[in-house]
Amino acid sequence: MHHARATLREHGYRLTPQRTLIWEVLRGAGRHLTAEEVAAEVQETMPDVNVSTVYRTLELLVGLDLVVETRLEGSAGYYEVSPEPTHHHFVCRECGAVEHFGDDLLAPVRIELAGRDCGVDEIQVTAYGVCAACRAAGRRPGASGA
Amino acid sequence: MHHARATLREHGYRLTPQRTLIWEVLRGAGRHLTAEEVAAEVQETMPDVNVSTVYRTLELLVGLDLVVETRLEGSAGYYEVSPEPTHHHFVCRECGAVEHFGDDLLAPVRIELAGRDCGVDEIQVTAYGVCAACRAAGRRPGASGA
DNA sequence: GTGACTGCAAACGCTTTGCAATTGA
DNA sequence: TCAATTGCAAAGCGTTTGCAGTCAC
Repeated sequence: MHHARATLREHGYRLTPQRTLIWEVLRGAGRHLTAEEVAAEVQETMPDVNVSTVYRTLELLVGLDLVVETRLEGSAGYYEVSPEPTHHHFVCRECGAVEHFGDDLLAPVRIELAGRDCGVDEIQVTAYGVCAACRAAGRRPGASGA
Repeated sequence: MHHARATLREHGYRLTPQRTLIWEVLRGAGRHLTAEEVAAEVQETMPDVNVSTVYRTLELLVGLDLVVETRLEGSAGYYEVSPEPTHHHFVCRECGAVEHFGDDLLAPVRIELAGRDCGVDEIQVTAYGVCAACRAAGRRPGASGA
């Protein structure tokens, strides 16, 4: 639900049950999912939904800025409902948790590149390390510094 | 040449012509290459070198910290000789040119995450846009701002 | 000589595509 | 109605793997 239905209609796209379900899975997840994870969850409700439909729908939603795609470490792409402000990810190497941090922290990078006459239109950032919880649990004793 | 030969020997790996050539291609490139690009260039000298050998060698060199692997936008991995200081990439969407910028620009990100007790050990950053040359050439007239 | 290494070919995981059947508007 | 959308199956890309032959040591 939310603005997805409206946005799809506005752009003349059809509101199919598959698209609705895919969108709801993404909304409900509250975290980013791979296309295959989305497919698996969708198939719990509609077993016949094909992965290709999932990929096509994700591509569509990304194009409409309803969903953002991120390529983390491995080769698989991750998808999540577009958060209002642009943000980036911190991924815990221990538990896989993902945190967000603001795009404003990249101001120095933008300034530097602007100074070189580079027209930046996107900056992808992913930080890796051990999250506070895992550090507290002593899952990586020595990892304090950068 | 450089320290690659020495490092390989130190670790008990054999010095094969394929490995030497792959290393030299990477050194000579002066920029990052995909595995397939490395293979193509290697094959100009040794036509029978297989991609799998290239992949295995790159993996080996990465493990020895002689080469760094970066995953940019698409799904393909990029490889380059380990540069001394940590740096990040700006990729031109028009001509594909890649520029580097310093890790020090990410200080605010590190400070923010440190404040959250996240033990960051790596930050991957890639900026996309149109480089100065392409902008000067008018290859993207309207693209001035972010 | 011998095990590390190679080339080959086949398989892999993730993603995209062509096409006929279906279905929302 | 009828084009947009789907499911299916097959191909695509980048990458990895098993294996038998080879080559650096």
